[in-house]
Amino acid sequence: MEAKESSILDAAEKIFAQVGFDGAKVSDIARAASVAEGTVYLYYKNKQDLLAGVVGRFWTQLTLGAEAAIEPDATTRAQLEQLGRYHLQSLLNQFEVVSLTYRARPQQEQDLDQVREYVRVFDRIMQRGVDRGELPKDSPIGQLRDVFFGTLEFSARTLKLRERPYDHSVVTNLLTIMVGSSEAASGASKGKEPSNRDLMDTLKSIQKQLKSSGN
Amino acid sequence: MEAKESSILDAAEKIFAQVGFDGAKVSDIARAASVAEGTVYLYYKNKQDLLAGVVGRFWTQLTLGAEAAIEPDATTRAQLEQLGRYHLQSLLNQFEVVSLTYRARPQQEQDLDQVREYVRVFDRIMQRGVDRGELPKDSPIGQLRDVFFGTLEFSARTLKLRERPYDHSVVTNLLTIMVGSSEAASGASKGKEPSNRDLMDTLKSIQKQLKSSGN
DNA sequence: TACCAAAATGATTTTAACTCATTTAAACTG
DNA sequence: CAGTTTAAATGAGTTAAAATCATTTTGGTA
Repeated sequence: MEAKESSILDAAEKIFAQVGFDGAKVSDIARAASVAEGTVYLYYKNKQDLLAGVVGRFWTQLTLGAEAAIEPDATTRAQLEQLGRYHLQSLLNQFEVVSLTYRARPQQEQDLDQVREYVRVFDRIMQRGVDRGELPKDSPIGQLRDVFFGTLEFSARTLKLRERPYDHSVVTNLLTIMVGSSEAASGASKGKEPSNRDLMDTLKSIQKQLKSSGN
Repeated sequence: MEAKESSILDAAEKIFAQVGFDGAKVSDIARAASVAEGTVYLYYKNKQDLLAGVVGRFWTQLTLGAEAAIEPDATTRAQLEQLGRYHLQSLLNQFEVVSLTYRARPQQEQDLDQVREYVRVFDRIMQRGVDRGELPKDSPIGQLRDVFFGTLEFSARTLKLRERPYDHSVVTNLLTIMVGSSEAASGASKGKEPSNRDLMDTLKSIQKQLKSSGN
């Protein structure tokens, strides 16, 4: 990508984030990018396409960040926690850009592909979990994906609305109901002697896996 | 509400659903409502406000429908299933209008209140569940609300994208992880501390399962 | 230096939201 | 019911911003 093109993208992202898509004038974006208005249209066929560029870059970077945030050798549960934490934090930190994604036409070739690639990070974690026996063999990955991303997106909106900062309990509670675990419910995980309840939860989790994969 | 006003709303909803908010011309909406263009601006101060009117009516009707869909004497679990089913079906049946809701400025006085009222239907069901002892006393209702609506919204999008019809398993799976069917992970963590005898019983059961599956 | 092609420019065109002077309808009054 | 007043409706005209495109500038090549 040419320097001028990414300078236009930078300016567009900044202005869109400041005043929203409708409030942004292409002439302002051009000025912020130190470029004539017509030049914007050499790189993006219209304002909507410019938005698609901003949003596309967001998804690409999100995917890269997610892959970096996940330890390859961690357990499935830990990886999901890493992804969940990263995802929620990204939604909160870049809330204005995230809001723009709603405006970029979905069911578009380019944009949809980039979302799919991001979502594949989740799918890979889950598939590995199933292959390793850490998750039931019949786990409905597609549906759990909607639970995962749907919950985190709504939680982010709720936190923003209430002007609350990142809250890790959102992620741990989500994982508790998704894959089940005692650790989140009891709060602390490191150092403390596990209770019988912790033991029982782990046993039941093992039992559940056996039921679904062993028969 | 005057007849003319709701005729304008009807026309706006129809045109917005057909060609989207940006694609819709106020002149077309006026024509569809058999009214002069200026008349639209007597009832709605601008195009955005007209959208807010359409979206506001959607939420109001959704709330009414939800309240009608829930049997007052059913169990918490059954009520959640009724609401979930109704919600998912509504999202799918009125997908174009739902898409418009993303465009109506959130953090707006009127619109946000109507969403809150809808969401209260869920909260009432949950609170009653807690009061009756059908749900743990410390249930994080606020977070579960995000799980519920977030998951259903993403599931609806996924179904639309894949051109699949309403699928009840989405709702039942969601409820299984949210409130547990019988002894799902979240359910196991509640109640009193298990004894060593409970642990031993579970271990023996697992041992038996292992033997029978020949691992 | 002269030439050419690609890149960039910004004045001009186009489009659609929004306004407002005028017209039409409704309500009231004696 | 004619006359008067007030409210509702109209649509031609105004305005603002997206998009275009004839012209200019830039950068590379011989």
